[in-house]
Amino acid sequence: MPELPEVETIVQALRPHLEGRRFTRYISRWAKQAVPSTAAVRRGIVGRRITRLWRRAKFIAADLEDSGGPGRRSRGERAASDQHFGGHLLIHLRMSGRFDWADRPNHKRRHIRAAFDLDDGRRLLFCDMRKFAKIIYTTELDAVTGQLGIEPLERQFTATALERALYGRARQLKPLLLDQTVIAGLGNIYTDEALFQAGLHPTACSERLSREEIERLRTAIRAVLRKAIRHRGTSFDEAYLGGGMQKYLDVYGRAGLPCRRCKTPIERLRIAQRGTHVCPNCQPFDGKC
DNA sequence: TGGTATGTTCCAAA
DNA sequence: TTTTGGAACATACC
Repeated sequence: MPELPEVETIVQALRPHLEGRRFTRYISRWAKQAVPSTAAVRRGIVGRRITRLWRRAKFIAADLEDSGGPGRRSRGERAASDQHFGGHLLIHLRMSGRFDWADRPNHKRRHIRAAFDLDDGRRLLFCDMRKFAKIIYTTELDAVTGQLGIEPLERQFTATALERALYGRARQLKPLLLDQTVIAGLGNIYTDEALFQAGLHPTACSERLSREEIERLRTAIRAVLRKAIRHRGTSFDEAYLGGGMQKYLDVYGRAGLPCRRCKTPIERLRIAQRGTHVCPNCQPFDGKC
């Protein structure tokens, strides 16, 4: 389901309810989602206070305070470590992970895979129809997020940074943009949207872009993500609701419909095993790798 | 029944 | 070596 804008929206919504709270219980109904194990996640988070809730790529991250809890360390160990010795809870929603409050009336709630109880008496449910999501506890943040590429909304994402990502390798644009070790947070929808807005074909070769095309692509990526966040993401089925960006998508899900810019019917292709949407007129195909 | 789905990973093939 | 294709993970819907 969720790409960067949806994850950002979820983090913003959860933050006021989670920061400062302490986990009092962790219940798991699906063992394989926990990394490295259900017991390790429970040991890592129960009794610990959340000091910060944030996002890295498509991960929801909770920094945990080093105090109380069964995993308490000695002063010497603490001094030798980073400032988050309480570790980090990282959640990746993959295709269908989502959160729901247990006290929110919803009689059709299904696919509950875990529950997080908090010290204010509330229970945060984690639902995941397809069981692809991951709930990770780690004291080494870098072991999980270290391979991720640049955050496209951060300052460092300059035209020069994008040029470095595109050059020196001959890859099709779409698979390259989906590669989380290059740019972190783009998924299938916003990659298609950004390529349309930049007027670039998804199979265009990365190292053959001009500086002007790179600048256009960078601008398009940022504009698409910012607009999606402004609209609280794209709503689909029950996997993610509450956003309004679906009304503003130019190509994704619009196969056969007229391009909003030139009226040419939008085409649906298969690229890197992903449904891919293009306007054949606005995104001319000009040579592959 | 078969095809499809907002994601990631692993392996084989090119 | 690098890049791409296919399958796998698991479930629901059309």
